[in-house]
Amino acid sequence: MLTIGKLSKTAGVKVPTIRYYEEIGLLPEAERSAGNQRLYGTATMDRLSFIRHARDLGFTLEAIRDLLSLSDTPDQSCAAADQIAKAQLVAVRDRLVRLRALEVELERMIVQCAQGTIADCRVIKVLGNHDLCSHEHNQKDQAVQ
Amino acid sequence: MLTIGKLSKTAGVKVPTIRYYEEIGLLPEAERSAGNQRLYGTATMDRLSFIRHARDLGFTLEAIRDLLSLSDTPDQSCAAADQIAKAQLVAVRDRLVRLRALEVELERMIVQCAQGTIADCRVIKVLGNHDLCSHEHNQKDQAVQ
DNA sequence: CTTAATGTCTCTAGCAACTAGAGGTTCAAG
DNA sequence: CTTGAACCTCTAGTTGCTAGAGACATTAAG
Repeated sequence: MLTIGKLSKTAGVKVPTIRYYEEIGLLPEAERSAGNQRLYGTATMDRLSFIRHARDLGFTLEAIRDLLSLSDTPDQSCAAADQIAKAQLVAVRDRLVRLRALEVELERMIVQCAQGTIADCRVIKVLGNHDLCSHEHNQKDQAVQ
Repeated sequence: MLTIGKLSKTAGVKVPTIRYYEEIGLLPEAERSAGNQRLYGTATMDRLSFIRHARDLGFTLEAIRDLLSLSDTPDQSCAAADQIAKAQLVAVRDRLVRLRALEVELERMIVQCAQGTIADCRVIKVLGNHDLCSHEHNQKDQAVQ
């Protein structure tokens, strides 16, 4: 049986985050020692690794909750899991497109900065005037995280 | 003079967001009409467009606050603005690298999904077992937004 | 001139996904 | 037996907004 600290180290998830996952029901309530400390077995370890890995891949906790409930009922078709992963891929590609556009524009801003005073600083100018930025990032777009 | 609604439409920033920016001091306190409604001139319009554009480029509100205070004192060197933009570029590139890795892994997961049952679903398996994922996304990495 | 619809006001609370801190208890090593 | 690390619960804070309640302002139509 692992204490929360050991589990934290092994899974690469911080201690308060583990407690948080328990609180929101992503992890089951842990067994407790005589002194009320949480104890974990390999099942929770696996579940936590799953969560960790999915978080690395950018899945939201909600999506992870769905994936976990799917994996708890292994007899059904995996179409739903596939669907979640595909939606995630679409989101990732969308962010990629936008980030590449940002990269290009930031490069342009920086390269053209003449190292003069703020008064003719390209960075400030481009931010202040959308027309100066040759790139097509729609003003209606949301910021890319 | 524009009402907050017109400003919102023109700048592409939602009404509550404008009030929020005022609250946190990114925008100055607005003039008021006889009936206590906010009124804006072109100066605030420009400032809001600046903020909007910088948010599009992924700058945090803190970075934007710095950029704005720089642009308020146009006589100094633009090195600081350049610095902020460069840091932003580094962050963007970092996110790009991680997102590309995620894209590759998600593609692999999905392609290999045999449309069978959950029991042999590639998506679930890869998430549950880090060794199955041929890609090098360090378990210590943070999730990419 | 009145009425209705829309716009605006303030205020509080909520979202994701944690993180930080206070103040107290338990455990393992020496 | 003591010390110090690890653990407990609880509350509050983070970022960048968004949603809703209940009240007042403004505008367009009849």
